[in-house]
Amino acid sequence: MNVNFNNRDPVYLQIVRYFKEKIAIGELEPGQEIPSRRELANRMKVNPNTAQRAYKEMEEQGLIYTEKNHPSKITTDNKILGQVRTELLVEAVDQFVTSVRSINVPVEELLDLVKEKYTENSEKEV
Amino acid sequence: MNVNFNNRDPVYLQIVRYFKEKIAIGELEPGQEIPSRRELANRMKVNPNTAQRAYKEMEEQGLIYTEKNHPSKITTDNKILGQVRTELLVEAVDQFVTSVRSINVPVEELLDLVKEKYTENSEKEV
DNA sequence: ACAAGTGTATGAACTACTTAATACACACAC
DNA sequence: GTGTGTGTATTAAGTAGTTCATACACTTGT
Repeated sequence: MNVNFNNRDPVYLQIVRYFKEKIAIGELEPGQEIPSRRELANRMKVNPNTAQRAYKEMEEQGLIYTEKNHPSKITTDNKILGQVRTELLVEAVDQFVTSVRSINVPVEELLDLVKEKYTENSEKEV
Repeated sequence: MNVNFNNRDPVYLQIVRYFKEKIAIGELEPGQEIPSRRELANRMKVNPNTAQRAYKEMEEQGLIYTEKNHPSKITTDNKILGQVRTELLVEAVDQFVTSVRSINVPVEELLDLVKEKYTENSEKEV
């Protein structure tokens, strides 16, 4: 439950993102129970309302569901779950391409940069 | 002088970015005069103080210089100018790679996505 | 009954950023 | 000199979004 919050983006969105990543890589499975609002807040050292806000956001996106007086659980809707990875990917690529389009970079140079940066240090982290 | 401001980032930073892009692609040349604070504010429909803030930021970064009572000009320091493109590129790549690392994407899939998105519609825009 | 743990709701407080109103010093054109 | 256009500085107010404090309702275990 380690999250490195940056200062620019709202914390509750960073929490949402954290869960989406876990879902995308299969670390969170359909129907799996996630920490209660208060427990998450404790673990992540954020205000309980911030945790609530994050969960509310996830609920609205259909990522989790909540039964009365029980901690929320990851949705069992495989369609939604499958879309998470794609969504994160497409989002990142779109933003990257958009921000880089205006600089007129040859595509080969771009791909080389990405490849180098992406594979760099990949041994250490395994 | 068309800038599409987004709501998330401060306007003055988006203005700085706009100029950096123009510098990066060589559309703004060393020593070239840029609009006065008030004129820029008019054109971009922002408050003069916001324009001032952007120019101040650029001045601190050494991108522009200002002689008494004259509109600012692009720096003639080729070292700085050359770094702008690299800076924008590295920044974009870093952010992209960081945001995508957590999803465990095979490098080939990633490069394909970027390539496809980047070259898509490239005919229409020429 | 009671305590502890759920989710939920409401309104206030805080923060960063933007906008705004003015003011000042200077230079140049007329 | 007067007017206009530069850059610059100061201070206040407004705004949107986030975070926080607090309270409430419900369930379960004891």
